[in-house]
Amino acid sequence: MSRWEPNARGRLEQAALELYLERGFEQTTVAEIAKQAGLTERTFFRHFADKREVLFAGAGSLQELFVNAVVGAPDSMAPIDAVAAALEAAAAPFRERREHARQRQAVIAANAELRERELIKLASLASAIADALRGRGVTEPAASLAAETGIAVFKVAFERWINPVDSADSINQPDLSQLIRESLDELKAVTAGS
Amino acid sequence: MSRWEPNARGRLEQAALELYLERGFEQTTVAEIAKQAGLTERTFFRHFADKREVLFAGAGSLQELFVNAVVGAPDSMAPIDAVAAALEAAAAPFRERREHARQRQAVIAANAELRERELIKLASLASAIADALRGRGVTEPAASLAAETGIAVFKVAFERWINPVDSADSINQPDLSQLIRESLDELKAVTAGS
DNA sequence: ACGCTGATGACAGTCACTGACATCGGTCGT
DNA sequence: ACGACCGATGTCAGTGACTGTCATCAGCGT
Repeated sequence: MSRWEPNARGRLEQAALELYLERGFEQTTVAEIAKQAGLTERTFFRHFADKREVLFAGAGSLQELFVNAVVGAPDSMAPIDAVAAALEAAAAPFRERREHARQRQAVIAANAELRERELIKLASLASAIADALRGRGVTEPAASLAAETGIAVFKVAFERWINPVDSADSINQPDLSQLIRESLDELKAVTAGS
Repeated sequence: MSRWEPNARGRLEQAALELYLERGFEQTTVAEIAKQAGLTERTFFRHFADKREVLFAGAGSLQELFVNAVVGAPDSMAPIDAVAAALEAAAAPFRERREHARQRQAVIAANAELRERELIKLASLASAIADALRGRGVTEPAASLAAETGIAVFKVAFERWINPVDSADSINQPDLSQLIRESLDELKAVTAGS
């Protein structure tokens, strides 16, 4: 029998999400999260750099997924299509966790500081994708533009997945991959309009 | 003669930029900024919501410029071109303040929290542009995608304006409007590649 | 002259976050 | 089996961002 309950980090993540949902982000103190997880405030900060980061712990593995998918795309693929392939690859792990994603997004949407953190995570993602594209021989500024564009598409598709407008989609869970394809097609139509 | 020196807000902005440049953002306390401006910490927080906001005071008027330019664009213009016109309109006021813009960007680039704040300002800009586009009858998600795309173009062009790679541009100040047009053309080339 | 207003100061308080040191099961080398 | 060491956690004191509240006082209108 070990000295402490296992998975301290996971307990902190769960406690934080619950409390942020119940009381809101600002009305929750780190001490409360730690107490609910059976730990101390100091330990919270050993696992997470700040009060916001506890909601973004999975961002690292998501970024890996994206980058690997870009790197692994066939050389013949145009940059924007390599990015599109990466977006669809990254969509897969969300499929099982729509409810969790929805709760998390609700918390983030309700607080400006959390939206800031989400934006910088997405920017970091875009930067990593641009790096991967440059690794494929794509030059600047095409690499950055394709990456940023891809993230914009992902944001739009994700938002439609979480919070569907279409009445059919709001009954049956829409398919994130398909929404990504649709959004990318919309984007191509928009930018072609000159 | 009035009771206090005039332009307290401006003095705080200038003191903050100077100190952030000298010592870095984190190493500067609000009390120090206030003291250098001849005011107290409490007064700083009456003018700016937080320590970061003092660098982003001008964002509001920039957003006005953008939105007015989108609203004022000829009805016949395609969404992406209306956005492009707005970007060029917004470029004008920067022309006179490249050195100031450069210092400000140097401070922001050096600190993650400031980058977060910049990103949310840009996102707010994108959201306002999307609103303006919807006011022109553009439907979703085309409005959001055109707006986000426009911001991506602006970011890339601004970065190239502040920190030119091209040797000719690094001698003569490049023209921000022209960089915007070039970047938009690059984007169109990228997204057309399918 | 009088009272009101608006910008500022003074001050105490909360909370996010950090550094330093203590604690103590588990593990490893012998 | 024993002792040295390690790593996750606890304890505690401190800094600094930010807030609520009340006081101050020049200027302004009446």
